[in-house]
Amino acid sequence: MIASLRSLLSLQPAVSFTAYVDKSLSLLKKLSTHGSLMEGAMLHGHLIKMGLSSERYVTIKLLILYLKHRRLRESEHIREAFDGFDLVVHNCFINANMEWGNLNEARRLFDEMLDRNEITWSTMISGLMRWGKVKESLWYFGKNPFPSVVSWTAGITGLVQNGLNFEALDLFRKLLRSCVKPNSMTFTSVFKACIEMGNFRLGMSVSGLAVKAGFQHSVSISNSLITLFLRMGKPSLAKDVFDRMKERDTVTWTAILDMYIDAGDLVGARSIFENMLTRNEVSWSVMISRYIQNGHHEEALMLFSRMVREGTKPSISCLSSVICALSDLKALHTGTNLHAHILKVGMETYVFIGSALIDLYCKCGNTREGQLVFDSIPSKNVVCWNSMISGYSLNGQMVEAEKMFQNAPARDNITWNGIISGYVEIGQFDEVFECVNEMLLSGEVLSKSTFSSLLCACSSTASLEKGRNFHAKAVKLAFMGDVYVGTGLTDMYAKCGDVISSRKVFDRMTDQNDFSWTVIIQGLAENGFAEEAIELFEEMETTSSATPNELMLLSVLFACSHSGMVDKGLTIFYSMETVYGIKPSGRHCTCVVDMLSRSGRLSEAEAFIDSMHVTPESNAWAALLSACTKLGNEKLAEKTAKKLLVLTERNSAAGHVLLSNMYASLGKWTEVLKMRKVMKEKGLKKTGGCSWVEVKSIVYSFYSEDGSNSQLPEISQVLELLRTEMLIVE
DNA sequence: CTAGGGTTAG
Repeated sequence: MIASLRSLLSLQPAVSFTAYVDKSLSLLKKLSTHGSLMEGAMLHGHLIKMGLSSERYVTIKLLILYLKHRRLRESEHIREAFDGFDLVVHNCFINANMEWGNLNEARRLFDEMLDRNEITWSTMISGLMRWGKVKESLWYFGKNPFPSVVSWTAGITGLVQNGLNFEALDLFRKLLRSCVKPNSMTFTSVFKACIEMGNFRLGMSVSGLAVKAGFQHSVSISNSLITLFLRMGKPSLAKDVFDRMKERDTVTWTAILDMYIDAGDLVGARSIFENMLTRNEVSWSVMISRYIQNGHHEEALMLFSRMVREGTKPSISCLSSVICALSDLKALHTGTNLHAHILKVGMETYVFIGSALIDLYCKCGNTREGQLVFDSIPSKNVVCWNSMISGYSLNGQMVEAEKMFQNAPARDNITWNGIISGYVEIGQFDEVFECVNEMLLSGEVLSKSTFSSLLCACSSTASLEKGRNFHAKAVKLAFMGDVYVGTGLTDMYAKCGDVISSRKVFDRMTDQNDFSWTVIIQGLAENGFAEEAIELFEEMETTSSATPNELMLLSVLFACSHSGMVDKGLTIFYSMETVYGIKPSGRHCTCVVDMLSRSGRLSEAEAFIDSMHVTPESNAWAALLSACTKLGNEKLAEKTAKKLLVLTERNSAAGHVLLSNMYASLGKWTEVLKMRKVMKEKGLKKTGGCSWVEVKSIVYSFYSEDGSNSQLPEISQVLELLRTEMLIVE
């Protein structure tokens, strides 16, 4: 842009006046859509010097330029230069006010006009549509004394923009019956309506009309057709259209680029991208965002910095996906840098960017900064509110989240899910069910994401009955093809102890991901089906592309430990880092200690603890101690007990209890008393065993120390009866 | 060579 400005400034107007004017005009037009204000102002200054600034068409282009950059002072200045009412200038001001959302000002300008033309009317129609005032816009549409293709197209496009695709098609039918001929722009909007409705056949008949109207070689129509075929999942037809095109533009290539990515061919897409003659911000943005969606965050960031270096201004969507990548990477530092840059170019007020920034800060645990971003967005939409609510929920700040939820001007499914997932996060599961009920009462429907939260709440409270109900609901809502719902159900059944159902759901899933495998292996292992867990793990390795993660390996080790497959467990443990690339954590090591201890290989267990790279958990010592006690290895027990005592000094009651039990089994009663005294002094209390039953959706819980149950007298009576029976048997 | 309508992504 700067280069063409320079070449213009060097032109001698005296030599070729017409060429000069032509060039300034086209440059001014470019500057009002893409260029910076500074470049425009430079050109303005130059035009004044050349004595051209009073030319009517130059002045109007300048006015548009200033209006696009919201320079009110300069715009007013130009308006004043016109003597009295000017239709064109007035139209420009209506359009600008529409763009800024000053609907009242636009209406006022419209009303005070002495004379209106078709452009005045179409500006009102499209402007009102842009701000969702469909009814009002259609009123202007009906009153318009100069219906033209532009106003018809504005109406159709506006309806499509507002999601009223059926109404848009109806308007298109009316257009066909009128004497106005649709043009390629009209057709592209109609195609969009067909695409959004998912109506493939209608799209095909519209394409027939477009061909009849003589648009078969129109680039934009071909582009629309490519999109239509891609959305309908027919890439080969899209390819046919592409091959037949005589002329292709950046949009065409970008659509084809996206086709390659959809087919999973990132490399092919990249090569198209590199060979494109021109790339616009959308082409960059597609490439970058798709890298991010496929998990190649670093590559995306490299491409982003290249884009900035090559002078393409990142679009709002591009910036928001880059921020999204940074929040995934939890790259707070880089994110803050980018935020500073965004502030500098004044883009922080856009809702897409603002919401992404809120998300970034909240995902990095900084809800305070997130709130500051939220407060700085002048016109917040439901997404901004949702980001903030989910941000607080994510960090367990439910008081703040609830407050925001109450104050939210609008709520959608995501708002509710934000709050619900927060209650899952902090473990208030009864709130989860209550909140979902409220949500359903408010007329919102269950979504897949609600299901994740619900199933998680069922798993955590072992509410099998509720879980089964939700399973039925998921079937009814046709959610069973979803991996997350399937995985949630598998986990729910496993956590509720119904391993058979868990396995059934898992087996019926069409595509299991890493999480699904983790959940089923963990479920089998923890419910005592150790052999099956290991079998399934081996099946996964041979038949699936899923890769083991920390938790899955922990479950496999756990299964090995509980089924006595010590050597297999050890092999897996030692291959963790080399084969799976996962560093063993303290919990993995504890599993190995437990495995060795259980099988009586006490000295090996001791040696293993000594050789560990991470600090042993107190549970590792406890496992060894427990085995020593059982096998009567008093010497090692004493040694282990001392280590455990050091660790439990500031730790939980479990270690103390274990020690006290060991002393008891050795008959050292004074030591036992000492331990109990220590525990009492420190206020340590063993977390009691807890059990519960669910009667008519109400959970009644019992604690091992809680002899009398006040919640339900019948239960206490039954318990008393059982105790008596046990005494008789004894 | 005065102003207004659209396509690809998010």
